[in-house]
Amino acid sequence: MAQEDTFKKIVSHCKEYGFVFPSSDIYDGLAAVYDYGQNGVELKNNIKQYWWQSMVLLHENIVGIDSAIFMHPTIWKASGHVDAFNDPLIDNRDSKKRYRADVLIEDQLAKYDEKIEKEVAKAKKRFGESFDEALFRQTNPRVLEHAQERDALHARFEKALNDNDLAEIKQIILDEEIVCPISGTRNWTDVRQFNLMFKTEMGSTAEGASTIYLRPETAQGIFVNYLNVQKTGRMKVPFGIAQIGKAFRNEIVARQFIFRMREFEQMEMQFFVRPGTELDWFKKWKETRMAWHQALGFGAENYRFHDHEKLAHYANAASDVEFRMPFGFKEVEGIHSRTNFDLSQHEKYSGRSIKYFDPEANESYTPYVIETSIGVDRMFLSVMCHSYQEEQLEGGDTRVVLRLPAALAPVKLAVLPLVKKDGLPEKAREIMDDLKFHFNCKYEEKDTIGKRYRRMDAIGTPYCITVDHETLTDNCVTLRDRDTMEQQRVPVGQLRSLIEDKVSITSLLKKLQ
RNA sequence: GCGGAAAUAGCUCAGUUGGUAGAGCACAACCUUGCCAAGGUUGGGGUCGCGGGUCCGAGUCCCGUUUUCCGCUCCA
Repeated sequence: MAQEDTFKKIVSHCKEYGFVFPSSDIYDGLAAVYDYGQNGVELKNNIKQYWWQSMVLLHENIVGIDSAIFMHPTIWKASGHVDAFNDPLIDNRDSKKRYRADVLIEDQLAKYDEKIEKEVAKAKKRFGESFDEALFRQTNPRVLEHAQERDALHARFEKALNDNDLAEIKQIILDEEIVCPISGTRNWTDVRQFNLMFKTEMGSTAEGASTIYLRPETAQGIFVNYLNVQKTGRMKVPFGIAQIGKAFRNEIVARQFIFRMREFEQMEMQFFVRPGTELDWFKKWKETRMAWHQALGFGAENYRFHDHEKLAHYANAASDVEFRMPFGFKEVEGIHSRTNFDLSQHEKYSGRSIKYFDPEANESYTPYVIETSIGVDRMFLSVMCHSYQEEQLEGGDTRVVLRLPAALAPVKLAVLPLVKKDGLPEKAREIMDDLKFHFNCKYEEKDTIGKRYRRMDAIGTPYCITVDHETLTDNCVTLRDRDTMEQQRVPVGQLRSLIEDKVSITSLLKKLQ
């Protein structure tokens, strides 16, 4: 596929031009871990800055925190991660498909219910209007038999789950004669458990050490600090807490370059609202977040919402912002209405009251939470995918150009002496020494001017200035635009104001107003 | 994790039935040119992913392993 080829090219471009390297490259790499290179780190920092400023600078009622990666282990019991991230998995040897063993059994339970409904429907059809459905359900022998089978299975299943008895779960699957929907066979492997949270030990001696987890999401760091921030910042509901940080998931399969990594970075904002108002805020945040994405100018047609039908246990509404990647529309950000699940869980497990007294409503409550959670690395990937372009030029030439939004570009301006003699390098250095305080500049004197332009195109540098012999007398330089390749003559003194406007994060933020 | 494919210089690749490692681009230095990638000269760089085996001899054949890509699964 042409699009897969494009994706491969983007991946090699990322490596070749210092954006993303495989981790531990000289040791053959480490699966699904990547490092950001000299240009990647700049782009990534700019993305984070754009997000942070859009949250914290533009909203008076949103503040930031930076919580530790290590947290009290009970937090992950309260959040549900200890349970939910321990999926029992089973493979069918014939179809080579993997299933969640608990889901297979739940489907089997549903089949008993289907059988009952079938009996009811049949009876309804036969007896017509005089049919007493409730009575039928309570007395019909076939219905009762199915119900009994279902309840017995349910009880056995619950017990196996509680005992964490993987052999018993497999035995249930065998006893129930559950077949693989693909192969239709019962050739199952053993049930195995995968813990998606990374574990480590805290405490330097083996005896005194306790197991702690590397956080699988940054959100909990916000929830457990909610009261600290609310009190010390004198925050009034509705208010939000933003955080950018690393999270870790021991994914069974992590692939698609930096789209799914075992170590990744999140930008999360938890917005605390009065119960009952959460769905209005959910809607508002969906709009706000979509506007943030679209301000990058990648075209509205490349974004869509994907509203969840199946909701997680903690949510009462959820929607993803999806972006058109070369491998299809993919989730970049999630917006979730998390109810008061997290806060009340922490109330329960910590034994502390974290209720908020609302002076306006004159009542106290556990706030509801709207979460916006965006993967920095996915955002990075979507920016790279959209910006990478191979362009046909007049005369049959092609050029590779990264049309990054100028505010995100790693290097804003290249300062190039036309030749490296006759005092041009010295003049170029002089200009650079002034501008380098205002934005990231790069000085290059090697190779022909055309070649240097192309190198700058490849890393997405929006502007190049060229110092030529005339510069020495008229103090003007050639300013070359990355996208149009057009050049204009500009006095050195005007460079800063001309460029700074276009390359600052502020220029993006202003579009959000 | 399971199945399939692949791994040779920074990149893209060649390397014959097993006989001691090659090209182009890139890189460095110098000369030349001077506003959109291709001039000249010289030079650096590979124990052929890693480990074992067969063989007089392995980049090449066999086994194992690691990593990557493609499916299954999950999610930010």
